[in-house]
Amino acid sequence: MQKKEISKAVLKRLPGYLAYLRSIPDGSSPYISATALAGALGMGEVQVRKDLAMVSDGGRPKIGYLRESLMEDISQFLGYDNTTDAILVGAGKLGQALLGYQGFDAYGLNILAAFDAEPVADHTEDGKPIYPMSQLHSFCRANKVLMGIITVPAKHAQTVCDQLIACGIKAVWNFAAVHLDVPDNILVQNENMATSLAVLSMHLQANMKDRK
Amino acid sequence: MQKKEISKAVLKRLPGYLAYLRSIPDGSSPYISATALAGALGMGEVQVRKDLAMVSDGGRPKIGYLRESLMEDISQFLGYDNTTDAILVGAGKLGQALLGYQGFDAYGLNILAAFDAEPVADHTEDGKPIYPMSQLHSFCRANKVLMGIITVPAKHAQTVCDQLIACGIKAVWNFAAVHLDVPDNILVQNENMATSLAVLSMHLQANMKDRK
DNA sequence: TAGATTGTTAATCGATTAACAATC
DNA sequence: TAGATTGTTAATCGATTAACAATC
Repeated sequence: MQKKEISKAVLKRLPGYLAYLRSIPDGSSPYISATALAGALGMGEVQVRKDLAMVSDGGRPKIGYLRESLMEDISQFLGYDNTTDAILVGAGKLGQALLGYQGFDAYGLNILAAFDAEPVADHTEDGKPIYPMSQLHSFCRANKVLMGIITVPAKHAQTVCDQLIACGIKAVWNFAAVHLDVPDNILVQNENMATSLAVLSMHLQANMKDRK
Repeated sequence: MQKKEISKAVLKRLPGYLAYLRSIPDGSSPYISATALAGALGMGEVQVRKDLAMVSDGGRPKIGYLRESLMEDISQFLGYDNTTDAILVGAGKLGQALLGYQGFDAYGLNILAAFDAEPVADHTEDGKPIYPMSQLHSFCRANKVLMGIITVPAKHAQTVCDQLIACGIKAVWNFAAVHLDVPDNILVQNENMATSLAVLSMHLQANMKDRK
């Protein structure tokens, strides 16, 4: 396994491979080829092979990769093995949906608690605690939280982001549709619905035109 | 305005410009320069200028672009002006959160109704109807729905997707973490949380290493 | 052995950035 | 006029794809 610099493009494809590998039934062959993977995911096989070369220590010609170890390699590479603790700010609808989503376990993400300017309850129906903002700092420090999830309205996002950074957070998952200004060492990952919608509606527009 | 082929890369940046332009208070100057936009969004100014050239019919040297018409150009280009009707399948937590999200109006998206294999209620708290799957086909046909949003568990996503296509849907917004197989003329846009998480946890891992 | 598959090296493609001329 | 800004043309960069040698 070459621990080269990995490009973001590759990084973003890795979860897809892992999800597919995980979905293969237990009884199947313990090996899988890049060809098969590429076919299943509608990708080029050379690309798959190159991507896998970044994280795995190689497949065997004519046979392929050992599925088990490939899954292990990818999930280790992505850091899914050691869970990351996160907190979420903004316990509105979207926030609650994320809090209640069980699937994050599989990605090594553990949302410890939510914070809200005006908590309507002291915990979600799933039993996750909801604290007032005043407790944000002490909680993050006490639990050494490094990731923050922002699900507040756009106009409060920057303020919340600044607070998170002041609490020692290094990575921000931003669901608000605004650009966040942060220092260099902090990563903001935007989950931008508007971006997806743009791609979708462009496709529909083109589609309509074809049929006119 | 050059109606050239627009690349996906550009397309994905346009909503960001629009959101920022919309956030500028009414009292401000009616003009904005690419330089200012780039500064606010932390981007290169040449890139911004090139992107804007794709949708706008030009700014004026020394002055910049007329804010109003720039916003109009972008939103028209993205098809935000004529609203798109969509339906959503899977009225679980995430589905309900999307159903209740008011902000889609600003992007020209109108979710008409939700469908679920086992509806727990006949409408959401916001008053959007929830129908059983049996009514999917007639509803989509009757309302000429072209976009479908999938928020069902991964293992049912492909089946649902096939059903949507059979109902005449041309664009699928997929929140399930699986690859969907579709014919060529159908667009699938994956809203992939796993992808974002990969980028985030990679950053944290690198961060931890630096401090060890 | 023959053929499927891997991994690497080179070629292509596309997108970003730099340089510069044009304009108000 | 001088300078800020636009828009375009050329150069660079990075990622994808193609070609091919290596391997079991």
